[in-house]
Amino acid sequence: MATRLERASEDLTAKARIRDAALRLFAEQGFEAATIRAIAAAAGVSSGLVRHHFGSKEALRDACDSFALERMIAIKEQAWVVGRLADPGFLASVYPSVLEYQRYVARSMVDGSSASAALFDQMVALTEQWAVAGRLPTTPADPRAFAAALVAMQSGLLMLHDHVSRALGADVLDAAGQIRLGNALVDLYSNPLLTAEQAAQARASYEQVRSRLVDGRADGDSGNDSGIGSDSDSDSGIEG
Amino acid sequence: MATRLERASEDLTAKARIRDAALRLFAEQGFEAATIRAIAAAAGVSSGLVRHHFGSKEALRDACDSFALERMIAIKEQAWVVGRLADPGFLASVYPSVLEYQRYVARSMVDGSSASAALFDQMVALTEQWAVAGRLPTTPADPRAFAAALVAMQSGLLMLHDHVSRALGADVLDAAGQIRLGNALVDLYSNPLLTAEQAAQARASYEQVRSRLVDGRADGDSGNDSGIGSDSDSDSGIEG
DNA sequence: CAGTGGACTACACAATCGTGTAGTCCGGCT
DNA sequence: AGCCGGACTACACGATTGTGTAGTCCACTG
Repeated sequence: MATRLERASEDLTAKARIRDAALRLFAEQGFEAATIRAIAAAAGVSSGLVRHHFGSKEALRDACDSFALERMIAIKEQAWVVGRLADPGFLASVYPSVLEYQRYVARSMVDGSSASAALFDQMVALTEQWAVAGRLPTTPADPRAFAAALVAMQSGLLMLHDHVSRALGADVLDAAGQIRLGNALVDLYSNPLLTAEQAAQARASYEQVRSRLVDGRADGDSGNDSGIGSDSDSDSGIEG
Repeated sequence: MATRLERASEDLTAKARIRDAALRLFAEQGFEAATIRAIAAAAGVSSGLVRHHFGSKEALRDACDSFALERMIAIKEQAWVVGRLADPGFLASVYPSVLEYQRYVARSMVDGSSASAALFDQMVALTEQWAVAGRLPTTPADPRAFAAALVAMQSGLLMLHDHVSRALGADVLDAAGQIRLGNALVDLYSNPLLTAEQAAQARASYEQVRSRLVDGRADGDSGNDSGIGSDSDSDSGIEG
């Protein structure tokens, strides 16, 4: 199906238009907030047709998941944006449409789609094996944690793209803003944020907390801690 | 009010318990998915009491926003996590409860709270002025974009904390997982991801796209681009 | 002791959600 | 021509949502 037309935005199948509208509205408003009626209106069809083509709202989400996944697999094993940043011509070939799918996937990760969890793991595994492949200037000590952090952070960039755009005064999803953000990312990825001494100091701080943890107080308060309190901490801050 | 008790998780005022439950459920499920009845049940009160204390769901969200903001301002100008990472003793003094508020704020940013937008800008401004203050090994070329990207990425780490935890096999919100993630972040922040040549190559690639942009085709398709298509790209990937 | 105000609950209401159903339109097949 | 299946719509349904209202309980004050 949908083999007739390849591009041509309005001449798509109604089913494809519904899927595209769902992709966009799910990404923009979240799964709960995006109603079937709003999706149908955005696609220019009746709400009943959504059900006719996709059974239920959850099935529509699944269809969006697998479609976005399929479209992103086409840009295979690029380890999110990071790995391809150094590849000239990467931008022009990729970002026109795939970024939209990445945005959807990133948003669906916080909305708790089941497919997105598997996708996250897949991207982490991909990034991990990219991290240990020796293409990085320095191979991380904990590649899995490194990869998980990197994927989550990169997803945050997409999820908060409108906030980032507002802060920059340019839409980071179109070409102009993308270039500015991309350059900033190159800056961020090519220069360390911490000096070697700072890093060693931080690691020592963690080690100190860790040893205190395995020692005495297991401190097993699980989550619903007061929240009120913890005021009398040292507020000696950054300076000094 | 609520000056009686300071800690003591169950002996809190009902209003405080509602706020805490809302903070948690909003962060976990999102603003739309978290119902007033679920919040009331989590707080152990009736749903009507929520309205009695906070007027409306939006007002409850505002209360959560300002409360989380107030609690985070107490950890003033630490420029998100990054700036304090090098500060020994930072972990032990901060992360027990504040992380929950950061998690809420991060989630409210994708849910579109009005206060969270202002908070994002505030954190960007803070990070920006921290970036230009010379505390970094190398001052970024575009501090604003640098700061915006950093804040968004750090927020992504919080928003996807459960995915990160699943990938790591440890809850990154408790002490043990936090240490592992923290060390990975130190690794990520203290080592560049791109070599100088790769960075230069990427910058050249961006410049090439930029010059092609200002030249001819303004390419003003605004958003509802097909999405189907863009298939015949070069898939020459990472290697080489 | 009467009264008063706030914390708190039970219940009802309108709106909106996802879903179900009946029915219309139209192109392709025998 | 006859018809038959899928695309598509209009409309109705329970369920759930946020919200509104009436009323109970209790601590405190005169």
